[in-house]
Amino acid sequence: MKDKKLSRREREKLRQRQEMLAAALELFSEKGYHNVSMHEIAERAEFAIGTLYKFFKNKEDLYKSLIKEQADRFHEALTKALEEADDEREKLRNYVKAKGSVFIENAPVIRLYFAETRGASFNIKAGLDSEIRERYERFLHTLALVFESGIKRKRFQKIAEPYQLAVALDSICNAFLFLWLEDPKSHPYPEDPDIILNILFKGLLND
Amino acid sequence: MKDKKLSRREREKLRQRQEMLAAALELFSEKGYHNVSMHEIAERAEFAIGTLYKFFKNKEDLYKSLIKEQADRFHEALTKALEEADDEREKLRNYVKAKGSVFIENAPVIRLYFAETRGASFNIKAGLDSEIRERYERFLHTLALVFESGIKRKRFQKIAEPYQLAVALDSICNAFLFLWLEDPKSHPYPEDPDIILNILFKGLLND
Amino acid sequence: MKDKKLSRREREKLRQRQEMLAAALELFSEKGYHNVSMHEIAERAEFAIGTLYKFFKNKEDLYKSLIKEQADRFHEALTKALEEADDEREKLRNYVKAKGSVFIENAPVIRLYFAETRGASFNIKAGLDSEIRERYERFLHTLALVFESGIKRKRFQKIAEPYQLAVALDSICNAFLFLWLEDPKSHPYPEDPDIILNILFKGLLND
Amino acid sequence: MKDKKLSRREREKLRQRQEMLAAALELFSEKGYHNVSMHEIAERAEFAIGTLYKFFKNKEDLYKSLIKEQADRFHEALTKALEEADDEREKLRNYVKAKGSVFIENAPVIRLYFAETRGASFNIKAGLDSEIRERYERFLHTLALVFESGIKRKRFQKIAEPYQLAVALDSICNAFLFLWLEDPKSHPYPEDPDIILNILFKGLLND
DNA sequence: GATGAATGAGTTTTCATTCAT
DNA sequence: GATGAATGAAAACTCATTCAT
Repeated sequence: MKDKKLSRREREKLRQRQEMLAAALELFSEKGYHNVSMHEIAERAEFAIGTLYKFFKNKEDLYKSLIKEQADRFHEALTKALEEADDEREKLRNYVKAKGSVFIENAPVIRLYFAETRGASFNIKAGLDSEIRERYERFLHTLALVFESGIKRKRFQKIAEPYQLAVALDSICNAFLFLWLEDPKSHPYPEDPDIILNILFKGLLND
Repeated sequence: MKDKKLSRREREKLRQRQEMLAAALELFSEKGYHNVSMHEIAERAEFAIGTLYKFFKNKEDLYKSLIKEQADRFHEALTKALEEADDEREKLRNYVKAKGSVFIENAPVIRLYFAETRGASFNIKAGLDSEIRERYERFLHTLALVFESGIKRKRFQKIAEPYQLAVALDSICNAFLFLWLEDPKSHPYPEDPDIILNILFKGLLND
Repeated sequence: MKDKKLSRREREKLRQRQEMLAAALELFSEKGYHNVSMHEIAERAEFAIGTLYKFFKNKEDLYKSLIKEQADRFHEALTKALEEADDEREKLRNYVKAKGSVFIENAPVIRLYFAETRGASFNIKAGLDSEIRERYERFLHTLALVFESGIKRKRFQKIAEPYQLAVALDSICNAFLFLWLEDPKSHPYPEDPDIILNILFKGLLND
Repeated sequence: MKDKKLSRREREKLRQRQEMLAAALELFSEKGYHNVSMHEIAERAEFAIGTLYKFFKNKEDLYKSLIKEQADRFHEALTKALEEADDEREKLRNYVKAKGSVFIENAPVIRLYFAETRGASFNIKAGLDSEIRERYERFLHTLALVFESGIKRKRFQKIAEPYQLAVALDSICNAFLFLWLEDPKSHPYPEDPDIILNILFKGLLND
């Protein structure tokens, strides 16, 4: 509702901000935080350097804003995926599919995102990540609730703690996405979510 | 064999090199590649800056050497773990245990290692990682062979491609190690490797 | 006369100008020329930056106008003090009193004023001060005339050239004002002008 | 003694430092702190900018060192002048002469020095001056002791507090030096110190 | 006429790397 | 062979000024 009430001026500002963030995203994913200069970002975005500093108080602020915005979008999409089914198994299927499509659509950000959630955020002094990490943590707990509910309702066996299962599933998805990222042709992200889920669902052991 | 033939001079050189790498490792893990200067490394290692450049042609070379050396140690230990049993399940147990102990003993490097294998190596221009990645890839194939053999020998069900299973197992271990890294107390890495392996071994589904 | 003929428009303009100068004065005395930005001045004066530039063609012009205006007020008050008595000694008493009260009432400007008349006007490129200095020089000559007249009328001994005496008296007043500026409590500016004048009037030597 | 024990390396360093300070002094006195860039100083001193930063941790540090060094030299010379006579009047004569010669020999610094002791040190954030001011204050007290002793020994009349007399004498000297600074030809600093001292010594009044 | 968004030259500072001693 | 002083390119950031609305 209120989003519509933006004045032309405000809409213009928002558009500029998006252009700056887009340019920064491109450059950061290409070269990494420390190998991109503010001048480069300004140039790519086709703004003067001073204008960049009108929108973001410094380089770190720009980076933070970028990461936070993307993380928000991802978590929103994934959380929504978990809500769009009643059946726990279906929720997980939705999640695996959503994770794939969201990430594949946003390939350039993935590396940045991983650098901040898991992996080493050496890009930036410190403390930046805490907010992102926390958000990620919260999502893992939401995912764990699906496993917990499935176990309570006797649909799943309790082969591990729900949180551990959430971590396991998420990390497997990430791993597949990395394979895809590095070589999309020989390692496509599975269309059928069950290919991933079966790693958890079907026991490996023949007994 | 030939390793033993090092002259005193050569042994001394090697020792110096190790000291430099150790100092660099400490600093890089504390502050990240871009927040560490060559001067700092030289000072911590108690060598002159010029001497550092006698051993490594530039900062990137130093970093690469460091990461490569550590990655070698890790992969050696993990590969050895896979060889120290005949039974496939036992191999995997060894692997999960070895991964845990090696990483936990080398906590400071883990972040750097992850940044380079999985995750985003933005630290360095580009191309650095290719060698490390390749080495990692090779290891995953070795791990995959264990699954393949287990499947061929009908000990494991083929719930996914062996390579995918390798990726899945490794990523779950990584995920558990991250949890431990962030909060060792509430997320200890399981003593019993079956806790991790069961996620693959026991199917989740009740049917 | 012609001052009264200002149209409402003109009076309004003058008021705005005064507000801008007042804001600038506050900021310059607080932080010094180079540590104050035009934006800051505009903000404090509650005008848009563009409006500021309608009134003053650049930062230096604003500063010059400010200093000139204040210097005018000071010199006017001091010149008037010299005129308000017939007796030379009384003139000097008036001057010492006026200098004290004018400066103390305008404490914030004093430092700026000193920086420009005596002391180092490093604030601004160069040449700014010439006008101010000249005005100050003119005043010193006016003050020297009082000494000259006193000497001619045999009221004063000619212990030095009139101009030198003027310089001496003025510098002693300044010195006392500095003492007061730095620590008003332990160094009050003397109520009784003779305390300062006696330094010239009574010879120090016992003979 | 120990000054002689400087190694060639140390002497070389000291010489470089002096060259840098000399270049900085020239530029600061020509254009003022804020109108001089570190690049300019480096260029004038014929060093690379990085070398400048090896000697001074930042621009402010360079400025402080410069001012402090000069202030030290001045105060040393003036204090020594006060010690080189037993008779109070002779001490003051020495002081007036020393002040003249020291300042005239160091004309370029005078403005900077005044800016920091009396006058408006807006050049630098804050706190810089406190040290210089304190040193100046100490000197004034030393000068006041001469007046005090002269008064106690009945050589001087107590026409004002000793500290006030010190302030007065110093400010008169400063004023004469300013006249000289602005126009050396028409306002030479008096060869004969009594010309200045008589302003205090001989009473102005004919009675 | 007033506004304030946009500009970009210019500033301080860091640090990888070289090379004379 | 080791040293560390010297280098200078390049980075982040500021702010006086302009000009389209």
